Amino acid sequence: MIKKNIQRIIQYRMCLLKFQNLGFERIFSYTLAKEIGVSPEQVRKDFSQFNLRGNKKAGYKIQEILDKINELLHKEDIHKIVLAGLGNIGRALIQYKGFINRNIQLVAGFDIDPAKLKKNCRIPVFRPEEMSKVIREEKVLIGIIAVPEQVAQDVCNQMVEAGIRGILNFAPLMLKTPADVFVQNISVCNELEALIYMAEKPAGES
Amino acid sequence: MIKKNIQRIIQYRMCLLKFQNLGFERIFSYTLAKEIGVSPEQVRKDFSQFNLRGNKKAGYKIQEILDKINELLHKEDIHKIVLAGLGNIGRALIQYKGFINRNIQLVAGFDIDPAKLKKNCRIPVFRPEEMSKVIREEKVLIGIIAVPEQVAQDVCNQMVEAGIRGILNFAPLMLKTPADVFVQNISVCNELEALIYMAEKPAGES
DNA sequence: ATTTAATTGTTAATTTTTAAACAAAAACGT
DNA sequence: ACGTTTTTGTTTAAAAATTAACAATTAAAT
Repeated sequence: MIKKNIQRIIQYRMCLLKFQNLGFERIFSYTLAKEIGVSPEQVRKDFSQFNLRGNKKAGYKIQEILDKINELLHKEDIHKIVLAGLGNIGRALIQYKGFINRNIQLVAGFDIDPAKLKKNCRIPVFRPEEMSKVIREEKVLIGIIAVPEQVAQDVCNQMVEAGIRGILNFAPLMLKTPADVFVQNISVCNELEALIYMAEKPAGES
Repeated sequence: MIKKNIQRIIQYRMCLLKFQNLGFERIFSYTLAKEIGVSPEQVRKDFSQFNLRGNKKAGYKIQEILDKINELLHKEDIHKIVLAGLGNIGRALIQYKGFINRNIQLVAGFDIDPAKLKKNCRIPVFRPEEMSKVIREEKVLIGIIAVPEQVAQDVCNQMVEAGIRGILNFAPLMLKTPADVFVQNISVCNELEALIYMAEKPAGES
């Protein structure tokens, strides 16, 4: 899977922007590596894999690498997403203003509770029955699932049926999808439990 | 790093609970593996590493494995956490009711905006100046950072100084911490961008 | 212009992770 | 009771990911 590398590329992008804002035009693999917490060789390898090239002795031109990363990630396009579930997480996401800077457009939310339908005016919220139609009409490829566990698989099935190809899942279960639909799980509790385990372990233990 | 294995153990735990609720008392590595999306050998290896043992031909006793996992994760204790930042994400977290089922106790939130201080009564919200004191007095080991990027490193430093050993970071930057402080980053945008990349790639491409 | 120093990019080696293989053991049927 | 079958647990092998090494090149210094 190429996913791990792409995730690092996305991180490099973040750091490159940071250094660009600090006034730098060039950067070395070593600098980037230290910032992200990987080895310089890793940076060069990742860059090499995606044909992001620098100059010997002069490092990488930040703007040039950023341009190529943006091209790689199709950042010339707007990428539409939908959101199912307007509970605590869903509301946080629908109010989040950072998507558009990344050319991600949240086109619609869906919730079974009619009270949620009008609450947030910036992004329209529909009833679940409308989901397939909206996904199809807007040609949305990515969906966020922030509904209760009990209905998550149902919602997932509907999304896949309607043409969704990637799902960001906040529900605490493993969704079953066809092999060509990618699922990324986010579980705050799981992450916290793993952190707790690491943090409580005596130092130096493998 | 043992972290990947622990994260899988936490996932196994979720599935074991599911099957227990469905009325099963025993489970095979194959079943668990299919559910999580790994190989049966991976399950057996993970279990073996943490001394989670089954019976030949009869599989694993769900309750027994759950008990041992809970012991491994110190689930007999309540684990205290704090939360810095009550923006969109912070509010979602402070209202989240699922922590306590996992023996995680959010003991306090912190925000610079006085308007946030009274808003949620269930969990007390303090001004940032109080953070070190609360962390020390309550002996909190885990912190969540949900503050704007500009102040995230500051907040992180204060947390580390006060004794925090693990940080769940929602701010879009790489925090700098001592080697014995573990950081787990969650970035919805990054995850979405990676999903978009995967989903838009022509099928079958490596 | 020449040399030196420094950094990339690629190849090779190492480490880590995952999968396969198979012996050992235990439940079940006969 | 005995053999058969099934599943674990461990060992061995394979694959993947990371790190190291080093030649090639280029910017800067002399």
